[in-house]
Amino acid sequence: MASVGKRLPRSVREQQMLDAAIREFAQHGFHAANMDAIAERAGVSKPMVYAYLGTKDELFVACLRREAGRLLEAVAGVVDSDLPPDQQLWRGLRGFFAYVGKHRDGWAVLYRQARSREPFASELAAMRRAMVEVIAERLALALAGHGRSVPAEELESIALALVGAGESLADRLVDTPQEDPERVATRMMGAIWLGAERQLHGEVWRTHQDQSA
Amino acid sequence: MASVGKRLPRSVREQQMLDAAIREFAQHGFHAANMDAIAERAGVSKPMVYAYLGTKDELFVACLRREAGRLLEAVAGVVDSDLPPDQQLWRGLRGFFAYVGKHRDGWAVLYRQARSREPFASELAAMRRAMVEVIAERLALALAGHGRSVPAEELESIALALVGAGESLADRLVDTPQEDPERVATRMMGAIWLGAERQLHGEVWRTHQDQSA
DNA sequence: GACATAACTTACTCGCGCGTAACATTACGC
DNA sequence: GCGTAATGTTACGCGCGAGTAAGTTATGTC
Repeated sequence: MASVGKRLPRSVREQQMLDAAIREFAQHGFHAANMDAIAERAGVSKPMVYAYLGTKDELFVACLRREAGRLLEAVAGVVDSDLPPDQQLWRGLRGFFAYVGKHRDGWAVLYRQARSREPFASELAAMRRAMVEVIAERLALALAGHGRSVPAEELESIALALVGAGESLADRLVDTPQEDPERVATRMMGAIWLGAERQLHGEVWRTHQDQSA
Repeated sequence: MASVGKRLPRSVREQQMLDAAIREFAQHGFHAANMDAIAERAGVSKPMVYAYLGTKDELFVACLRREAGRLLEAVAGVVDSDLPPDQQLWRGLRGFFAYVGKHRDGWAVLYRQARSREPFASELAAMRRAMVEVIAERLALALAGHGRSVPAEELESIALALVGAGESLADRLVDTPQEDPERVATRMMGAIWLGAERQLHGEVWRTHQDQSA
């Protein structure tokens, strides 16, 4: 890893520690992740980790904050509110998959680990809710442009489904390095956006074609 | 919980233990879950749990197996392969949300816990892959009925997105007891199926409307 | 009503791994 | 170059909770 014996300023060591921690958390999960192993990965001894980033929980939170920040940047940083809503969605989606492609371990921790460990789970859940809200708003805007409107509740369900679909595809992306994030984004926009748009314009899929129950 | 002092046959105690374990795992996560607490919930002392269901890991696996079995039953048990593909999807989806609605803790464990703990994660991932395959097949069938065909790779992406959307909606369902599983299923079919169908019939969402890079 | 066996408990061991106290060394300001 | 603060290490305490050994009471059976 880092060449031995070299002394480094705190700011860069902290980043190395976060890198190391995220790898470890991603590979073994929070519980099985070993503080000694994290220290070793960072090319440093354990007490340094505690000195700089605190306990295991605090370290985990630090990882989450950094990755959540990067994700937010990747998504919100590329969206221009002057664009038409579907283009905003497209930009956000592309930014999202780009982040996942570049920081696979980070995404794995956010998605696979953080959801199961309180109190981080609530923090992440809040972020997710915010994302759903933003998407629902864009959908509403897209609708308004066509002179239609749809119950907010339904918009949120669609937005939530979009988010879930994105996470699912992101999850595959993590395990398949050869996959191109751009292509995934395009596929998703094709598969999902068309459906949302269609429903938003008033088409319904009719349950009662089903004969029974 | 269970009235004190009563002795019960192994088969029923085991079910109580699994119920208890699933509640505990769902509430605290695998790591924070306490074997003594599980035993107490089941109205029994810890060595009984070890005698009947083995170590913590084995207990967890037992939980997963039971819930995965129930889920499979709820989904595959209601699908009739003589029905048209979209109806098969609809039945499966309804069964899925019905399971989640009835066994919220079970779903929480499957979805939020199992994904982060090897080696269970791989087992669940395999099950998920199988589900994606089945859905992709139905999509292909639906297509064939309209005389079209689409690359298998693309079909799988759509199926994967469907699964992710379902999981996401299921996850909300877990936290909102007033929500009706049937309604969630209908919404999802509306929001997603229409889009998949549309793409399957050859429509594409055009990336190059985007002006910049 | 004995006796076998399944159901159940109390009361421990013990190791893993988080977290820290105490100490060492290098860089840098002045 | 010398003090001092930041970077770094070794070696250990210690609690928590998984897992168990040994013993106890109910229950069904002939």
